[in-house]
Amino acid sequence: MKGGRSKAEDNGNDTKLKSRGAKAGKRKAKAAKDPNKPKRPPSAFFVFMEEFRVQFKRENPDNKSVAAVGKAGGEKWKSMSDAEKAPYVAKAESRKNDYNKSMKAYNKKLADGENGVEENESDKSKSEVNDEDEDGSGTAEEDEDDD
DNA sequence: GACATGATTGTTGAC
DNA sequence: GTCAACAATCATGTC
Repeated sequence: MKGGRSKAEDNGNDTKLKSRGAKAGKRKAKAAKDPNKPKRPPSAFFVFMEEFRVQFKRENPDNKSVAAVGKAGGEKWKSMSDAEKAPYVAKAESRKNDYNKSMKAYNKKLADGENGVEENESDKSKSEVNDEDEDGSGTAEEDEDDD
């Protein structure tokens, strides 16, 4: 469980703050650098958080702090059993498969771009990615399996 | 008006 | 193998 690192750094918030600060700071820079790069897939915890946030908001409509939601979500996540986490893990894996496909298309696009067909392929690749995205939604696993 | 920050865990990518 | 960065969220504060 590498996530424990976060806990270790909980004491040294500096590192985490730096990370987040860097993330926030790089957010734009990085986005400008690789706007087409697929975003990282949510982990099981984040998939869980998507639902937890909604529930948390309903139970705590006055709470406007995302930090509080994160804290509560983290505590609940730790209190959950593997069986309870299972559906979220499954969803996360599904997202991961999709991410892998997107990364393949992204890497391919990069290779094409280096070959000297950046602009043209850029648009084309987009279509490809889109096509894969739409088509791949249902056949993602099959495609992976097929491969 | 636009961007950074606050907390959480997991996963990925890089070294 | 280890560590840093990043993924979502959104009201609020700062510039």
